[in-house]
Amino acid sequence: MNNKVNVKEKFIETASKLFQIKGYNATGLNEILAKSGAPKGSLYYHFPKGKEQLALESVNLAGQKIITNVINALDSIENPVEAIKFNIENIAIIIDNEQKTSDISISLIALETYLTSEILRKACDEIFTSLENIYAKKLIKSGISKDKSYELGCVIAAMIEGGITLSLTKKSGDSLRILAKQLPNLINI
Amino acid sequence: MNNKVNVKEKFIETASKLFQIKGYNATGLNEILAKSGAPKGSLYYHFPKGKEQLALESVNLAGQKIITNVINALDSIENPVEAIKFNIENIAIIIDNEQKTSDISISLIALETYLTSEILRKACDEIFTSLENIYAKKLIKSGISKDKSYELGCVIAAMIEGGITLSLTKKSGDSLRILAKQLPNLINI
DNA sequence: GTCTATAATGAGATAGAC
DNA sequence: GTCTATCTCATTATAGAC
Repeated sequence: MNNKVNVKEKFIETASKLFQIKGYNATGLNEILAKSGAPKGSLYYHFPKGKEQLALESVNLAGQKIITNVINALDSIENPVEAIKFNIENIAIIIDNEQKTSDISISLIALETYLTSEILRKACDEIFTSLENIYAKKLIKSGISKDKSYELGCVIAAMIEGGITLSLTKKSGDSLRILAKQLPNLINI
Repeated sequence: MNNKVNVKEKFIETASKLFQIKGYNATGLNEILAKSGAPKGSLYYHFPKGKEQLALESVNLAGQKIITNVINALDSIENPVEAIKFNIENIAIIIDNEQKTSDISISLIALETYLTSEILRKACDEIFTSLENIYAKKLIKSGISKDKSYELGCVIAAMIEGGITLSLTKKSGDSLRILAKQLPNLINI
């Protein structure tokens, strides 16, 4: 049964990467099975409700990793502007090096599923809200008012998601670097 | 042949809506054909290269409409901050009323295709760049330096694309309204 | 030139052997 | 409990009648 857990985790990790990079609709179960090295029956044993259930657990795993990365970046620098700049510049480097995104953004899955799967929409909604709150709390610590911090948290989350979209489309982290450069104008401490 | 043009335009208009709302991968040619009221042979007569060619013309049509909407909004108010706020608030209202996006954003198509179709990636890249330049030129008119205006154009485009993603996922235009409210902090004239 | 019929492939899902 | 074989359906694309 130790193996059972590992098989299920392997499914989720493989699916999480593929869903983020290629998208929900472009990723077939066959591809996930091939990369996991397991047969189809095994997948439906672990995920009786099929693709949507696998996607839900995949999105949640991706969300955990993204949130952890952001928290680590923000915790490494005390000044919130410098900390968020550091976080954005890290993402820019990843996009320049890899030209695709895993554990960076769930925008693609969110946009693909918000109309067709209420379960997945809610999962993405919660992750976006968590990210906004993480940025907000960093700002509150530095003395910015609670109300303004939560509004800026939303703006920062939107900027970063949009910046990732632009950078991926342009195949260059420069769009994100411009965001980072202009961040001090937005947050006047 | 007048009819011929109309049939082709009808294909592009129908496909453009569906690709934007449901995404490239989730939209089948059969659905486009059904909503266009034309047979399959007709589609491949007008678009010999199939789905990708239809998508390219659909993305370009969507881009034209999005750009026209932004230009009209920006032209209606002289102050650039108020003009861009007006544009963002318009999009928020549309999302609240329709819960889906047509002629508002190409983020979904961009994220779906940047890895799989160089043709579609470039088309999306050009539209994003056009939007950035439109915002930049509005700022230049108000006396902001050229360099800073182009950087802010990029930031505004990213913010809006990300804000649309958040608002659609949350089923509420409020995320976009928060962006609009915080915009004056970013652009200090 | 327009459209019907069909090919060829791959998808998600399931039944049932062991 | 695990896996193989298969089912059903939808997809893109094409061949060929008219």
